[in-house]
Amino acid sequence: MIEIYLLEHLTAFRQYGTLSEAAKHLHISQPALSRSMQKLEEVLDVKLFERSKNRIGLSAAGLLAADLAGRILQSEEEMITAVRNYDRSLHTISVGYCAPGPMMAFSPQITSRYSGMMISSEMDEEEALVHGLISRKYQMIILSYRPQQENFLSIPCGTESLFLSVIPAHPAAVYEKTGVSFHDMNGETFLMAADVGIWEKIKAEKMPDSRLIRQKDLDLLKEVVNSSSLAAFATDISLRLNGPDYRAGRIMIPFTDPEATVHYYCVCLKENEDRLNDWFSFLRNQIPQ
Amino acid sequence: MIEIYLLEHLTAFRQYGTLSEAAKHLHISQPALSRSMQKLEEVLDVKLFERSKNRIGLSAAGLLAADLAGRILQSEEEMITAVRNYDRSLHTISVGYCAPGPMMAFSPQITSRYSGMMISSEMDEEEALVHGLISRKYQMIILSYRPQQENFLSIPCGTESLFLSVIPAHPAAVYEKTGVSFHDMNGETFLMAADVGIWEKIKAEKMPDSRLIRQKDLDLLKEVVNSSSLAAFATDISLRLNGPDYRAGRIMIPFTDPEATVHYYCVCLKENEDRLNDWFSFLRNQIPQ
DNA sequence: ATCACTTACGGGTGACGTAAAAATC
DNA sequence: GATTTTTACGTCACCCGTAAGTGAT
Repeated sequence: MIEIYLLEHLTAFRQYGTLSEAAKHLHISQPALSRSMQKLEEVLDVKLFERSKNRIGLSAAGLLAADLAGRILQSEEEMITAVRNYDRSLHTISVGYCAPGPMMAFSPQITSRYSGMMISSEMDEEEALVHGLISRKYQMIILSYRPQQENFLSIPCGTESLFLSVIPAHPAAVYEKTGVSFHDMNGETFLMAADVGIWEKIKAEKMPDSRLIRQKDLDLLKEVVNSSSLAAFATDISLRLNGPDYRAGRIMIPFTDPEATVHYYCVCLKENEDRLNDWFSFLRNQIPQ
Repeated sequence: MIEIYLLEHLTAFRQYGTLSEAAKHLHISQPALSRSMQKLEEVLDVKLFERSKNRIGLSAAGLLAADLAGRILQSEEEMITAVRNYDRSLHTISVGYCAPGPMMAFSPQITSRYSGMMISSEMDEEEALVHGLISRKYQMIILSYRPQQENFLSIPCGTESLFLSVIPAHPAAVYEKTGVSFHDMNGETFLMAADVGIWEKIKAEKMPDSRLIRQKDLDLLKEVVNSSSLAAFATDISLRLNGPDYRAGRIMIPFTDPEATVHYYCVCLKENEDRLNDWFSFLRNQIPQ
């Protein structure tokens, strides 16, 4: 059998054209590479190179060999990542979220429910979440719609509603306490978090003229909001999670548009149904359909 | 990267179940194999084995790894044979024949025409010849019919006609000098060569009741024929190649059935047309269409 | 006691780097 | 003279086998 390092040397030589150049990139000496090529020819018992005194190049057979070697190397890389990913998937549950609200709400609960496991949480675009679920990057994803794929299992897992958060002196707090529309507030300047997932699109569509002042650090955002007269956002989830003093001194006014309430769905592959059954039945009890 | 020998050790362990047994078949010591498995785990950084003090078995991840390793090893084997075969095909021309006549006639001519090359000649069933041409086992084949494949190039390369060879006292020599039919001779006992390729079928179909006495060694056959009163076969090709004294003292009577004359076609893949052009144009001149 | 695996230790193969030579540009 | 390849030589890594130890049947 031919050892892998010889195949690596061969493909590097094909890639870089000369032994010297290839040796540099392989971090070995040039004579070492020369010997590798000789050994390869010896083991295969095939002339892989056209040699002149000062020059070496691949023969037709060598070109074929380098080609096939490349494929084998790729198979090996794939094997390594496949085994690592598989092993990881046995010990960790990767959850992809489309918005920060459910991530903050669910991730501690999932963590405590699967105490032996590593739980990793991540936010991404919904399209990427679906692909990630299929490619087993995620074992579970939270979407703002119910996907239709045959091999997906999905159940509703709650809603999140958006509120306007303003100081009592703000016109909206004075005149429209029962509700505002996105149209009303379009053009207003908002303080808001940097990473809001699915809400991003809603802002862009419904309040295209608003200026948004971003703050990544949520604790810092809270301070800035409390010491400012600018408008901000809140949701029922963020209010519930952060306790009553979260936006003390501010008035919360619900947005009245239907888009201001998002319905979330928890989705996994049917093949993982057993592993995640604990969590799904918890959701089923928590949020009756 | 993971060296091949580690993958071989892993697959051997899966195959034989215990380290001791696998080590035997690998012709290495059992501790060496134990270390290989440890190294594999270390490099992959994945628990591949379930270990008790006295027992070792593959984990789920290990099973996956062994599976993928097996595929990689197979790819490598395929690479080695592919490169060797390709190299061989650059230096040798393998010709497959459906009958001994054209083989004896052509193979010396091909050999002298491609002096630098190794020429290998072989007889086989026509179906096998076609498959062998496609799989590049043969670069050229001689068939008794013109194949219709798109990527084949074929030209007529002569005919071969069967003769009855009998002593002058034989009834056929006395009464039917101008020609005999297979039907006439069905039931006759013949001396003949062991390996006659395409002629085999014709005998089986047209003279099913004849007894055939086989002789592999052709020189010996010639002697036996010349000292016997039994009927034998000859063809125009064998007569031409062996010279006038070949069947001295015997009468040659042509078979009159149409099946007694075979039309041969020389066939190659179109992709090899250039390499074989010399030979094909020789045939075109020799045997005008 | 035997079997199966791991750890410990010493040895030899071979892959590597450095140095030098030959050839080409 | 600079670049590229090959050969020569010494070194070191590492893979192996033997031997010894541990635990299970």
